[in-house]
Amino acid sequence: MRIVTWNVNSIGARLERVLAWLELHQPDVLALQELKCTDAAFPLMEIQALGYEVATWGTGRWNGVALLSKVGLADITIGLTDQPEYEGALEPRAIGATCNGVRVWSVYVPNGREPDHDHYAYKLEWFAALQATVDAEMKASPALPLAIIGDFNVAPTDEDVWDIAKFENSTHVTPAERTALTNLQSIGLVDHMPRALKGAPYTFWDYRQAAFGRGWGMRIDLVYANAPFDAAITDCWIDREERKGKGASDHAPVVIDLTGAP
DNA sequence: ATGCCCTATGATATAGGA
Repeated sequence: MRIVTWNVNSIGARLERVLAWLELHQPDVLALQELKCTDAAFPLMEIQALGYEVATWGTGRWNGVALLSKVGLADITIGLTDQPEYEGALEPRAIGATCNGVRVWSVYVPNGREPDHDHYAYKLEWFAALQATVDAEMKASPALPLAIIGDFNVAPTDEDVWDIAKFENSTHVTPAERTALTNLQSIGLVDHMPRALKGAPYTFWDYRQAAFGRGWGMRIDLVYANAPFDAAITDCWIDREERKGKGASDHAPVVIDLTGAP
């Protein structure tokens, strides 16, 4: 079974690329982030035509997450338990579902903006809610393969950014953000390192300053897998080819192949 | 070398991204 996570930076702007990518790589499950559209505006017909069931949570201009599956889409959960709000709004940043006996969470963790910004505190609170939600699920179903996949907006180590010196006083690399990741590890999730097809294992390159061509990337799209999920992984890789050319998302898909049917 | 930003919106600037 092939499961993929991809921050598409607008499903509307990316639709032709997403459809072509689905046809080429045939994932069974695709977790999307940054839809930037409402549920009503999601291109349902085009995706369903390729054989996918779809669950979305999008409210418009920003954020938005979805799960696409060819192998069943059961027990859909919209949002986290006690998910914190930002400026009075419950943002569409997490959606979970069970696909062919595998529990998948598609997450778009808040950016944080600046370490002294309210959004940064919100980011840490959001991580705590994510952990509590998934911890409860894993305790209820310890044998069920489960993974949180998506845009975590944290680079786990200094090796996961092109130049740590450029990140002084920046989010994504602070001790508190990295502690949020190690806290997830403490409840039994493994940061599964993908295989880089070329160069460093980055998943994001900024649009600005020709960052992709210069290799100025970050690994922030992550696979946090419980033991049953991690044991089933046969391959995991970053499709940096998809970052090339005009009309690419600033994030590359991360592909996870698992043993077992289908 | 896949290259000097991209996206959506009560738009003709602005907010957000990371």
